[in-house]
Amino acid sequence: MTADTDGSDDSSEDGLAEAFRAVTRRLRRRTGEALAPWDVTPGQSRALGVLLRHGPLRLSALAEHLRIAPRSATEVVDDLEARGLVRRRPDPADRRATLVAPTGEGTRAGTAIRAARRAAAEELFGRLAPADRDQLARILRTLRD
Amino acid sequence: MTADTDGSDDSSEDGLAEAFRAVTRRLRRRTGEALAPWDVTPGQSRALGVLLRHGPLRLSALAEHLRIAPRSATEVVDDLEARGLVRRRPDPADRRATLVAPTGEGTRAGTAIRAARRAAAEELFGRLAPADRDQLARILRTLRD
DNA sequence: CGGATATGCTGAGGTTACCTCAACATGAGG
DNA sequence: CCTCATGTTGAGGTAACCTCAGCATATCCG
Repeated sequence: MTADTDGSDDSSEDGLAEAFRAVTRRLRRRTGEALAPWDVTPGQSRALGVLLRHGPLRLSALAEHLRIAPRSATEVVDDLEARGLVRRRPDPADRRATLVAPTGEGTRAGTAIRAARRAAAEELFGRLAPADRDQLARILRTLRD
Repeated sequence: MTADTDGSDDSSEDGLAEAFRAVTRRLRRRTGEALAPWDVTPGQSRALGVLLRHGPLRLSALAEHLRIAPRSATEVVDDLEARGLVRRRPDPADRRATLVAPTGEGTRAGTAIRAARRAAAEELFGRLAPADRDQLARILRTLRD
């Protein structure tokens, strides 16, 4: 369970970058809490998200989306499969390959997780005036290129 | 060395939160590159930063600032000491305790790292119009509370 | 004063989320 | 068919954390 001791805070002097990091931390924390009920690691939820978006994928393709090594995707999928959230099946088009697809429960969980994540974000960004939200969105777009 | 294969990108649909994460990723990447010449891990550079700001600290105090377990601070300090960037000395006020202080080279490295970090941030945020920088700073302050 | 209890550091060993490398099965081209 | 490329996984490694126990020292209190 959450083992945060809520200690003293540091930094807070540099300006934009630090403020940025601080808000990110806050966002991650809220998101983590929101995800807690499903007891999936961030990595697992990312994988599930990719699968929901793209449908069945080969392990290697999934790895590429997640930007991790294929070998590591094997592990993530092992875990998800153990939790009954995805299923492996042979790729009919290539007998070396394995397709990974969310199960019914996986789809349900993934959708719920997406909603929770969205709600967490909303909880944070909701405190902004609409005009500020627009400003922020525009500025972030610029920074992202 | 950096083993980034620069693959395909995902997400990019949710809005503020995703944009935020994307920019954070960019910032972290740039910062990482900027720190590369010193070959210190992010954790080490954070520790060094704390020590520069606060002067000599007990291991436990350092751990608290870094929000890690005291035992883990021992390791970070071990590494920094091996690199000659900090030195341990007994705390005259309490013979159980150890004070950790940056060496001359540690101070030099820490300062340079801080500058590099700042430059990396500047490189990213510099593309914003001054007015937008102000807006962003204000909005981030709101979000951070 | 002297024993009980608290505090500061670290050795030993565990966990998580990654990694590489090599093995094995299958696919594809000359 | 033989060679070479590709997809997955076993074996084993690493980095950055963790907890728990042990030891030295400090502090409290009867």
